[in-house]
Amino acid sequence: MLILMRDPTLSNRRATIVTLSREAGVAPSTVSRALKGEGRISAEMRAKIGRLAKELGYTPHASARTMSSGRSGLIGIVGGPADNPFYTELLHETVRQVVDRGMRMLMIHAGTGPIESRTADALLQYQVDGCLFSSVELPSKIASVCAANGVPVVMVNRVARLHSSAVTCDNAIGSAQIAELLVRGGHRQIALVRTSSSSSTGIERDAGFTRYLEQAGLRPMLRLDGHSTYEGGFAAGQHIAALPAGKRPDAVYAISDIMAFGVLDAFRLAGLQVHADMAVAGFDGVPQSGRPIHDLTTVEQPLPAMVGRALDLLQARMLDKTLTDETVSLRGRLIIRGSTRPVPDYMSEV
Amino acid sequence: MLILMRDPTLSNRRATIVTLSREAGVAPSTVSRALKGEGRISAEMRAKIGRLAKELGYTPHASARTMSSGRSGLIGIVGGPADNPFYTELLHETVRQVVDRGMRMLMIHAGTGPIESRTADALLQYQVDGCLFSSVELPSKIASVCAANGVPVVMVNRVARLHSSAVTCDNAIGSAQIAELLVRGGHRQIALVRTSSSSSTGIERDAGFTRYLEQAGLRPMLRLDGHSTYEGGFAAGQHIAALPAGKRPDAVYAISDIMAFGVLDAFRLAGLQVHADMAVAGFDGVPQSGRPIHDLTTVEQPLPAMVGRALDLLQARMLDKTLTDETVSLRGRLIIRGSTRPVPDYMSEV
DNA sequence: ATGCGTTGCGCAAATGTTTGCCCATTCGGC
DNA sequence: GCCGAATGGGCAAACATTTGCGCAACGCAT
Repeated sequence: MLILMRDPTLSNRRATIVTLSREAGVAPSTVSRALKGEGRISAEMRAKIGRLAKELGYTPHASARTMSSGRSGLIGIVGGPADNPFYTELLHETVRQVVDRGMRMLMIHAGTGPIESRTADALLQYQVDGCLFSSVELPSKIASVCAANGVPVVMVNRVARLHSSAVTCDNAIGSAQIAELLVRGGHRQIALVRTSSSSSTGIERDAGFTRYLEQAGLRPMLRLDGHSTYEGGFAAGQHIAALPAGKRPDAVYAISDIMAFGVLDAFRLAGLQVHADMAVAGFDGVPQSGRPIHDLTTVEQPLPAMVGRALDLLQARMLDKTLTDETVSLRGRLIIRGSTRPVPDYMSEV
Repeated sequence: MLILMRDPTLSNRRATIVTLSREAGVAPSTVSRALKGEGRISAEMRAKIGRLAKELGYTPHASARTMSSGRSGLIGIVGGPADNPFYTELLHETVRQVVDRGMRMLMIHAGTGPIESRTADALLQYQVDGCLFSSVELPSKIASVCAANGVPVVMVNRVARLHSSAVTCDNAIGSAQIAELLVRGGHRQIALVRTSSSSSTGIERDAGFTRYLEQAGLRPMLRLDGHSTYEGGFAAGQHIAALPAGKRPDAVYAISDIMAFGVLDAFRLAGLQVHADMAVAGFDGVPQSGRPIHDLTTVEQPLPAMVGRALDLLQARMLDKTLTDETVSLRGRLIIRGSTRPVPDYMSEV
């Protein structure tokens, strides 16, 4: 009777380090060290093992690595609301850079709404090496879980009080630049569309803008809450447009582009000419701000640099858990477009 | 000399199944079976172990589970371009539902651009249980990797030729509904803003629309390529607006909302009144289409249901690898708004 | 020839969970 | 009082990798 047996060397199971070690005639530990380029391995052996790995289509097994090393190569990320293009851009930039650095993203949560505890558990279950938060307030549950397990946390576009580093745009300076632009453009009746949420970003932009105005002997004639949404900005715009011409501002600063879009659209529907009757400025510099229909003056956040620095902070803290929290703020770039009146000569030279 | 020793029962290391087993006086295997609710375990023991797990803050170790069971609880996802809100909505809905089902998302790639092989490796390295693709053409590298390793693949909003199931909206019917609406609205000079990419979605919408027109004895007077982007739609809109009034269409169907927005904005900048001079319709039903500034007639894709069915297909194939590929198409919902002329009475009754 | 440092590699433990198989006890039916 | 089945749980292997330690061999200087 003929018994069919599989040649174990031709097994269709995926190649492991043990497979390679047998094939190369060395110990598994040698293969491990050879593949990761460290340890004292002769050049020939290293080359031989590398060749073998390619031939046999070896792929490291992330879970096994996680088990024995304690590092998963995973970073957890929590993204912002779907309707704000800034967070979409941020997410995409993050995907790119995380992958470029040889890590992977475990998507924990996205959008508004509370992060449930079962979602937070993912951080522990998958041994996430680090965590990137944008937008949401850092929930205390997550913060304590991360702190208790030595998982470094970096926030992007917001600073938190506890257990986390942060990378932001320099919101105060950016907002002051907008204020300067408006004031030098001759505007005196200025409305501010802000947000009442307690986010550091909103507060800084509000304060930076208001402070510049005060130093110029001015103050916002109107402060509206746009709730950080398009709809909020739209409502604010409707409110402003409905004011009698004498009491109407001649410039509006919305502290985020998404609200500025709402303001612009409300003005347009109300028949207000943005170029002529009214200046509008935003903050974030999302790609949509450059569309001809908006042509919005704004401060562009340096997204690639911000994500890069955030990952730098994260990786440094993965290697050295004792590093203290650090906050980095990067200067944004003022982009002057048609939504603010033509720039006086003395400013375009700067 | 006093030697400080840690009480091993008070160890600050995280609780494992072994910790629990010692505490409960049973074998680790019993704990494992008790916690997952299967196996023959007495009710008291199950309760006791459950209580203990809560007390000690036990969290399962995903990597260990992956190692021994071969299942990771991870699904890989590849998202679409950042500038199209449809894909952002899709991503967010997917995050919600995946988490609700007790799984996690490994973000493989997002946006346009090719998926490099090192990115595809994540599928193997992390033992992804299944894969969800949207937008991108399924790269053959990924397809073969998934096929070779028995990783089921489901595409959303696109069907692929090989190795994958799919969930889509019924693009042909939806487009025919748009066509019907336009024709019944009295439009005869109709332009189609389509996309020349070979995506099944684009082809179906194009074909469904054109076929209906043909059956009505009509044909699109103009076919433009909008490249599935806002900018492409905008350019198409400019082109149309620039036509002499006699040769200009009186209705435009853009096969995705993002292009329709471009068309609308181009018209607006050109001074064309959408209500009066021109009807415009889109497809996708992204939230932005309901904004007053656009007020766009469109076909809403049933996103929650689509994601739900996609995950159903995926999970079924995780359990039974022999299931054959399956394509599900769900009916969209026609949303009639102001961008098309007021509906005749006989249609509003339907 | 001795001592010492370095190079190159092997040994084996450890990581936490799952799962097939086995064993003891109990129970019900006859 | 016996048999078969059901119940409750234990044993141990297996999963793939990392890493501290050990050890032999070799080179080089004394």
